Amino acid sequence: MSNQERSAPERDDRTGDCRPGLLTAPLDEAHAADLARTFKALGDPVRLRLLSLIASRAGGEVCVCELTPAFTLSQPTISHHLRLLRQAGLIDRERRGTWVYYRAQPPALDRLAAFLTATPHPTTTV
Amino acid sequence: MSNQERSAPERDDRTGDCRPGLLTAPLDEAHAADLARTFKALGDPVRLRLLSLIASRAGGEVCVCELTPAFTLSQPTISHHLRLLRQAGLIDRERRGTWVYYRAQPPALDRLAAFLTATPHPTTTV
DNA sequence: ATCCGACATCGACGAACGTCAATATAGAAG
DNA sequence: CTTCTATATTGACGTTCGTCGATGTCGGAT
Repeated sequence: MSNQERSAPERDDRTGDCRPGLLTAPLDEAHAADLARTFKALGDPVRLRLLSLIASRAGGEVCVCELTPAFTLSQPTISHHLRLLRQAGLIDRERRGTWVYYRAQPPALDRLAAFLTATPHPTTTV
Repeated sequence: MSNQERSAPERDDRTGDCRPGLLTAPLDEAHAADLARTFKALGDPVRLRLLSLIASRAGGEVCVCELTPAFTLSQPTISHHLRLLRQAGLIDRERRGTWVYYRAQPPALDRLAAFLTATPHPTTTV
């Protein structure tokens, strides 16, 4: 006795596979794991504030010596969060003398935004 | 013991506060906490696949009875992930008879995409 | 009424996470 | 060389997360 005797709802579709869509196609496991790693990096208020501090900077780069005192957290903790953001490809760093400067990585942000950008079929069932 | 004797780098800016920008302004603690909760909901491969399965559906809604068998996870686990997505405001549900249908919440996705959309100052320092 | 199936909630467990103090590394200055 | 400062790494701790099996709830059918 198949457990779907009550006429389960329909099933169809399987749209193209052109990459960016959250709403374009069902998203296979590999891409899901990759994207999840990036979104997880954004899933912490401290990292979001760090990223916004860096990305909103007109000059494009911010010294760690400016980021650390902006929080009530310890210096190793800030360093840890910066590493996670960097491993997610969201920021990049450059050492200059004694100081280290972080800068945002716009392509990565754009990729995420494009992935979330919605409604390829605004024709809501018509 | 002023720990900045070596003439630390400059500091300026403090752009407007018009809401959406990751790159517009530094993002205060309250908004950071709120956004972090949403991004955390996206920071899991299972939830990303669930969301894409729901959002990419032409009809707009998907029955749980279709989502659960798409994974090797137990039914309670899928239910748990759906709840987190719903609490993040990313999806909504509707009961119809014995079955429950989930549907994407495009405004929430658009808000996130707008937040990430980059480069208000594409003048990359040359 | 009773029974069955779809979905949600509960409790428990190991794994991953955020945080810290302590320590290490790298570069500048004396 | 040594010393000092800026940043990173390590190791440990409590908390949160993802998962499961067991159980609860709701609705339809009999």
